[in-house]
Amino acid sequence: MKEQLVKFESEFSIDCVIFGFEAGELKILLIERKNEPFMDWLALPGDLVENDEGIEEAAERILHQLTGLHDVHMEQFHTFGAVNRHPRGRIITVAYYALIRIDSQRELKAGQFAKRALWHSVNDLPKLAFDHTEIFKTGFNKLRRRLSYQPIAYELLPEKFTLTQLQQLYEAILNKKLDKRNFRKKMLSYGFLKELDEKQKNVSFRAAKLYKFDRRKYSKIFQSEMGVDVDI
Amino acid sequence: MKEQLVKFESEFSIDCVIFGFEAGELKILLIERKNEPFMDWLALPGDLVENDEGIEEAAERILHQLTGLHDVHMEQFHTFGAVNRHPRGRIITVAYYALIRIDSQRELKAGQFAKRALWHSVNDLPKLAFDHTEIFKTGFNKLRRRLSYQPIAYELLPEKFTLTQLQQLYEAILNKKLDKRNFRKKMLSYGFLKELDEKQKNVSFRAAKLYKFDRRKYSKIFQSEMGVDVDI
DNA sequence: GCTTATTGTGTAAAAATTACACCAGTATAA
DNA sequence: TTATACTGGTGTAATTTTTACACAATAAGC
Repeated sequence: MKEQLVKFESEFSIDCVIFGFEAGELKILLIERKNEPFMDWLALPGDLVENDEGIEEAAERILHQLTGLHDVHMEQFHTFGAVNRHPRGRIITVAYYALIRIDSQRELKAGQFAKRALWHSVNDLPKLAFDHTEIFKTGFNKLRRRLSYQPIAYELLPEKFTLTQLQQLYEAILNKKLDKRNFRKKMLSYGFLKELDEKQKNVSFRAAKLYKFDRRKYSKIFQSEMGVDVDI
Repeated sequence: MKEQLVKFESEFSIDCVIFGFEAGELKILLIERKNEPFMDWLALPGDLVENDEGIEEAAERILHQLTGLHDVHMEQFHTFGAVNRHPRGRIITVAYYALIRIDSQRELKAGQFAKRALWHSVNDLPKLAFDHTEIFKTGFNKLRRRLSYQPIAYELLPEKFTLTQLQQLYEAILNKKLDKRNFRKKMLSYGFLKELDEKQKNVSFRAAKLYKFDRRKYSKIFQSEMGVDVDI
C-alpha cells in the first residue's frame, strides 16, 4: 500500500435535525453560517467528529453546545456520503434527530461558526446549505413513520399538556387534519395518559384538562407488544 | 489549526447484511476471515470506502465483488461509530442490507481477505467478528419492520413462486406462524400478485399454482397511499 | 347576562382482523 | 389399482378496529 502524506482532517461530521413544537407549529433549530462556503445561509447544526469521540457522543455534544441540554433522546436516521456533497472534499455525515421542548427562556448559543441560531417552522423552509435540505426531508419522514409506533410526541410537549395540544402536534407532524373524537378515544385507549386534577390557566376560554405521559405505564403495556425490536 | 502529518487511511468502511432465502430458511452471506484480527471468524462482508467513491457505490461494489450481481436494491440501515469497535483504531462503518435471490449455481467469490464465503441460516449464527453480531441484529430488525409496509419479500423469492413459499418467507422473517387462509386472503387482496397459468414442477405432491409480483400494479396502487415518504 | 371561543362527549356503519376444518389433487408405495 | 401420505386450496362467522359525524357544557370578556 502506498503511503501518502496528507494534512489530517476528520472526514466525518454529524448533522442534527432538532425538532421542537411551539405555537401549534413544528419547528427545527437552524444556524446562520458565518463563513464560506454558504456564508449567511441557513444550515443544520453540526460539527466534525473528534478522533477520540464516538458518534453518539458527538451528536450529544453538538446538541448540548447549542441548547445547554443534556440527556436528550437522539436517534440516528441516515448517513450521507455522496462524493461531492461538501465543497471542501469528502466528508461523510451521520444525521441524527432530536426532539426537545422549546423553552423560549433558554438562550441558544450559536457557536463559533454561526452568526446565530433560531427556531424555524418546518413549513416554509428556505433552501439550506450543502445537502441539508435533503437531510432534513429524510429526517422528517423518519420522524413521521416513527410517530405511528412510538409515543415520541411526548418529548416535544411540556410535561403537562392538553389533548388539543397533543392533537395539534400529531397534525403538524403528519401534515393532516385528524378527527377530534376519534383521536381522543384512541389516545386514551392506550392507557398511558394520566389525567391530572389540573386545568389550563390564562386562557380566555373554557380551560382544558391537563394530562401527562405515564412512562411507567407505557413500558408495562408495551414491554414486548410492539414486539419487533426483540433480540434474536 | 495545527497541521499534523499522518499516514492516510480511509476511516470508513461499509458492511453488508445480505439476505437470501433457501429451503424455507432465511440466510445471510458471511465470509470466513483469512487474517488477524479475528482470523477464522465469520464476519459480514465489507470493505473500506475508497476516496473517490460514494458510500452507495461502495456498497454496490462489495456486493458485486462477492456475488457478481449488479443492480440489487440495497438499503442503508445504520452507522456504527463507537470509538473501540475496531482494534485497528477508529473506523466508522455504514451498514447496508440487500435482498437477493439465492442461486445455488452461482459461485461466491470470497475476495482477498477471506478464505471463503458461505450462506448461513440466521437462526443459529455463531458470534461474529468485531461488532458484526450487533450490526446483523439491527439490520434484521429493520428488515422485519420494513416487511410490514413494503413488498420486499419479492426480492428474495424466485420470479415465480407459490403462496406457500411466500408465507414461509414471511414466517422466517417475522419469526412466527401465520394462518394460511388469512395470509392468502390478505396477500391476494392487495391486487399486485399475478396468478400464472403454470404450476410447480418436480414435486412429489399436488403442485401449487405459481404467482409473480406485478411491480407495475404495485406502484399504481401504492403511488401515494403509503403516503409517508412523500416530498415536502 | 350575552357573546364568543373552545372543551368534551357517543353511537352507528364499515372495514379489517382473527379463528377455525375439511375436501381435492398428485406422487409413491404396496 | 388401490391405498397412503402429503400438500394445496377454500369460506364463514365473531370480534375488533376504524371511520364518520353534531351538539351541549363551560369559562372569559364585554
